[in-house]
Amino acid sequence: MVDVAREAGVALRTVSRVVNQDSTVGPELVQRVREAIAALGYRPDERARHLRLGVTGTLGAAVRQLSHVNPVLRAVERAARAADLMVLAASTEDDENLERHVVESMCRRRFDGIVLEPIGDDHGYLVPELEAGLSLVAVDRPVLGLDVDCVLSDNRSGIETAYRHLVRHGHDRIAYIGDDERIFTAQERASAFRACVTAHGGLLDTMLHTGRVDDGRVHAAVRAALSGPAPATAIITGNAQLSVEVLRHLGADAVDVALIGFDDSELATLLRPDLTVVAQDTTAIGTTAIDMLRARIADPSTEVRKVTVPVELIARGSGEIPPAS
Amino acid sequence: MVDVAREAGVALRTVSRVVNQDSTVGPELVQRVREAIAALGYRPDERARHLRLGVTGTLGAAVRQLSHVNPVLRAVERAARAADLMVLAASTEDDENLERHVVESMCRRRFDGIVLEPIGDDHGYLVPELEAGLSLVAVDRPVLGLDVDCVLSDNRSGIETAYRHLVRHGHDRIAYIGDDERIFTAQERASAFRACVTAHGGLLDTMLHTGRVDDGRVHAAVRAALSGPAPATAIITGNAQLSVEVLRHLGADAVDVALIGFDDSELATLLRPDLTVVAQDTTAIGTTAIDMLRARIADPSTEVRKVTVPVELIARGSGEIPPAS
DNA sequence: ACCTTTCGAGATAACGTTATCTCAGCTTGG
DNA sequence: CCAAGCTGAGATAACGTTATCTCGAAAGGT
Repeated sequence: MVDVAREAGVALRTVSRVVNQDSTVGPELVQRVREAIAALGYRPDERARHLRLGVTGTLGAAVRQLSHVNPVLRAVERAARAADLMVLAASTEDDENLERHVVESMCRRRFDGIVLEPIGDDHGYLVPELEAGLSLVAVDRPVLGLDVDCVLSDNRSGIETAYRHLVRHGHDRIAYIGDDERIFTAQERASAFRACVTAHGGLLDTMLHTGRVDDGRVHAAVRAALSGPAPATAIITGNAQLSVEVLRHLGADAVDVALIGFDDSELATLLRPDLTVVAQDTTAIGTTAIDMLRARIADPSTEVRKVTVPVELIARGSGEIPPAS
Repeated sequence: MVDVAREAGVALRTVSRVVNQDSTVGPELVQRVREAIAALGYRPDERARHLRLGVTGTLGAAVRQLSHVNPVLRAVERAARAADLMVLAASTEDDENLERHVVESMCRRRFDGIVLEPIGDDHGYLVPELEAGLSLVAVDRPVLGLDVDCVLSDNRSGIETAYRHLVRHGHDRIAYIGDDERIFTAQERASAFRACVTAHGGLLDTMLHTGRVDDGRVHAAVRAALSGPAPATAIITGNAQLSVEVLRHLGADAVDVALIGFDDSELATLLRPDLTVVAQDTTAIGTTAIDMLRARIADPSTEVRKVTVPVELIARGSGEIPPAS
């Protein structure tokens, strides 16, 4: 920049003015500076700019796996772009230590705010950052033990809706195959399922199967649910990955067992019958997260909000299969 | 930092030494500085650090869609992490203007290097950046017109392998349904297919269908390929998305038509029969990209390399269906 | 006892920006 | 015709780090 100033024969400050489109520079000088910039191949350095300005115009997104389908992240990117903010994302790989490393890196880089899919239940490392003014919004899961903005899906009502839908189609013995209950969403969904069964006067017995997603476990769960004296006639799955696994193990039986999957996915319409799902409103989640983050950045004293976004049941066929006589 | 120094009663430089684990600080001072850091909630500012150091220890990844399945990105993140580099990723949404915006932002932030999935064919905006020392590696597609490091899959041999595989299983009339040939990989794959048909003495006729992925077009292509006096008995698809679409339109016929899909995917083993695919070695692509990028960062005069990574045919059933008698 | 080496720690000057203050040269109105 | 206001542009001081140089004191060798 100092070279550009020398080349153009102006003061350093004037180059800065030209670069920032300040109107108080005469057209002749603007021209000279422009030429000098082109001649010297000057490229502004945002590090220095951000350092001086205090803000970076950058949001961080720490998600479980960048390279997985994540429609919320897409909405986050779009909403941020609309607000002229750059989103830079990194994976936490479902690893608490990596999450901490990623988030702390973003803090040291002084990102203006962070969108986080929190992992595990100890987020103590966030406390000093929050005290120092970090703007953070949790997505999909809350930050346990900390009073932090968050945007969640209405997991409970998703399960309830699915359950009622199956009951309305004549099912009485409905099984649930879910993820490891140490995961917040899995816990919420399983607990909602328990409440449904109890309210409906049924027995949990062989109807509830949760745990780590693992080929053998899913297979065993499907078998257990469909066998015995009172086999299930319908299954609800706890997430998209489990829908896939359950379908894999159902095999040809898929046409006889009603199935509702949590989470919509591309393959839902590839199957026969198409998969009935409880779909999250990922666009709403993403845009809400950015709105909340921007509000907090603008005014750190904004009171903490916990937003729950409704889910929607999309009937496509698999959830409307009647119980085998 | 100056506050910490005052609090601890030491010089600024000494705080810096403690933060950077410099061994030339007495244990007593280290202790005092540590306490001051904790008391004041000091958090180092990487912007200033990077400004002073010149490097940022950060790589950018500009990919088409963060929120899509992208195993190459996963490998890139892992390889970078192993080298103690942080990867920050952003989507280009298949939009040339957005690509430019994202890449230029990363340049202004002085990322040490960028992994790019290039879009379109005018990358002139990169020239001044490269001249100014930008380290860049293109992945999946080359940067047309510019001599830049890149890592590509062996698209041609993937198609050839699939073609030969089908011939070996008795097929004679093999159709190809591919993506828009304005996309580099789609062009390469379609062109390889043309060469296969010609070499095999067949007619392209109703056998080659390329264009934008669109419901109607794919449907029409499938119909055209399977009808007429000499219908295809096997289909090769140009990418994972097309495999899905083609399967959707094949419907119940899927058991009668041999199918080989380009790109492996989760649902390949969900179908019956399981999908035979040409799988890219995404791990090799990602790690190679990072290796090349690191080499270029270390020595910008390294000569430009264009690496082609082999692909592998994974037979799972759908590609071994014999031609209908 | 004196010179040299080693070591711990401080002072100062960058890195590349922008905000603030200053000032010279105009215009403008009474 | 002059004071007051405006306007374009320069000088200087930050922003928060780290590299370099310097210096005093302690340790070691003759």
